[in-house]
Amino acid sequence: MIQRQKGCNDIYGREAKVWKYIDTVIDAMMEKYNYNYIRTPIFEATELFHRGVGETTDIVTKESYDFEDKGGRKITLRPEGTAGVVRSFIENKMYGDPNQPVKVYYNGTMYRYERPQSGRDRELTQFGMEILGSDDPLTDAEIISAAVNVFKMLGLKEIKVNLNSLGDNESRDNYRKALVDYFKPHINELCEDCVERLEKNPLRILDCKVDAENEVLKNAPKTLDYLTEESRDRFEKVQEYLEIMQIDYTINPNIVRGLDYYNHTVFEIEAKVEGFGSNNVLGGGGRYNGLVNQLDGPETPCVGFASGIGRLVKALELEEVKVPIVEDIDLFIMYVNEEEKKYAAYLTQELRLAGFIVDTEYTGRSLKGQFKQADRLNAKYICVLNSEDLDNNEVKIKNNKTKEEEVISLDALIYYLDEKLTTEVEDDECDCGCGHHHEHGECEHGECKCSHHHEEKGE
RNA sequence: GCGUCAUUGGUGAAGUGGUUAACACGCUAGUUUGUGGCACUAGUACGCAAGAGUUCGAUUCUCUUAUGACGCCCCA
Repeated sequence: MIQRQKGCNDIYGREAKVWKYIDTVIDAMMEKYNYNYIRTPIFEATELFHRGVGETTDIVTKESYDFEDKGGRKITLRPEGTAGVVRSFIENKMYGDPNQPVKVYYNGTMYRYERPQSGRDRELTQFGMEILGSDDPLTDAEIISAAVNVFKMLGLKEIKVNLNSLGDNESRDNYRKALVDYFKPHINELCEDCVERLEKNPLRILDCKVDAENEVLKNAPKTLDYLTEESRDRFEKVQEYLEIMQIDYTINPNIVRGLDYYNHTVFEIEAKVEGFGSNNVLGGGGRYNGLVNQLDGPETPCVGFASGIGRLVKALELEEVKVPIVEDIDLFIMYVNEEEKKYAAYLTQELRLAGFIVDTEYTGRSLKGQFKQADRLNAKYICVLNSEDLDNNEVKIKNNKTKEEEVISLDALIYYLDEKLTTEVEDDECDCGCGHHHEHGECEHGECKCSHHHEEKGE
């Protein structure tokens, strides 16, 4: 048997519906923030990631899916979304668009050659957003608020925003130097990995798990102490805007982020759910003012965020968030003989075009088996075709909840179903107890007391 | 790249170096001459991830490979 590739997943059935639902929430929220959807290729020139993401990062050095195509081009499957968006921004000269800044979002698969574990796969789906062309601290706050609101709209409650600032290049360099100077004399007190990190990426020592309780680490210099005055002002403005937007956050000086291109604001959004495992960061992002220029575009300040959909799905599960997905059908059409079957074929076609969710029998089950199947599909109504009825131009239709059965004229069928099914929706109050009616459990009323989908409306 | 544990039918799983690999769910059919969801009965694995080895004999022991779960590095 041919198996799927390591670290890849087949998403289907109920889970696939959850994924689709998440996509619709993202689309809806991004529309409100006025971000445009952007699709860039899944593979790019290898050089893009080497220059963009950083030569020294693991993501490029050992986790990338590199290959050569038949034309000898060096290709890499994208490990993250920002580099492609920036390439596209430059190549399509979006910096020339009078409509600045450019606000875009993406949602697609990324590839990293690494060992799978909880919340980590080789093929992963990320959605992300970028604002290109503004250095305004308001955009930093907006990105964070957009991310938080997507999570909130999904129904997640246990999330935490960790915020930090790396400052401008000067601050960053100063800090890095101070950090190395500080750790050098204590090198023997650090774990093996940290010794290596001191050379490669000293900032990462700060979120070492082994040394987390180490006094040396606790007393290490903090990024914030090394910010230039300008960087500090900037960071304070970001915080001020977040407060105005009523976004809860925690300053966490240990957030450093993995990719080389970040400066100033960096943040991570964590799921605070029991049982999430070690990879509980739902998403993260920050400012990358140097990247566009580094990739041969004009100096362009940018800020962005990305989040793994797989982890969101997991968070929704662990928080037991009720996901509003349709799991029932309007009508199941049953038949026994060939003549009835033909009519079933006609009727399904007719009713589907009229807008109903209709299914029928395809495997030759007995009538009994068809009833079971109708239940499995959660059919609201069942239609049992009968040659005699059909000769009279009539059809039997049964409410699968109340078990009431009626014989109605074929001509009236669409009208009948329409009436029945709409009434039913109205009877179907949302489980939040707000007393209002809405399909898919999504309440549209601000005064609703339910915990789902509308925190941003002030409950 | 490193580590720990795992891999039995459509599903959940029990189990043993040796004739027919439990049990449950599911599924299909019948009891019920075209109206089910309960009940009863029957059927439902070319066989215990793949390959090699040890053995008179392996699903059960060893090794290799693959995949999965979790962790490390790193990272969303």
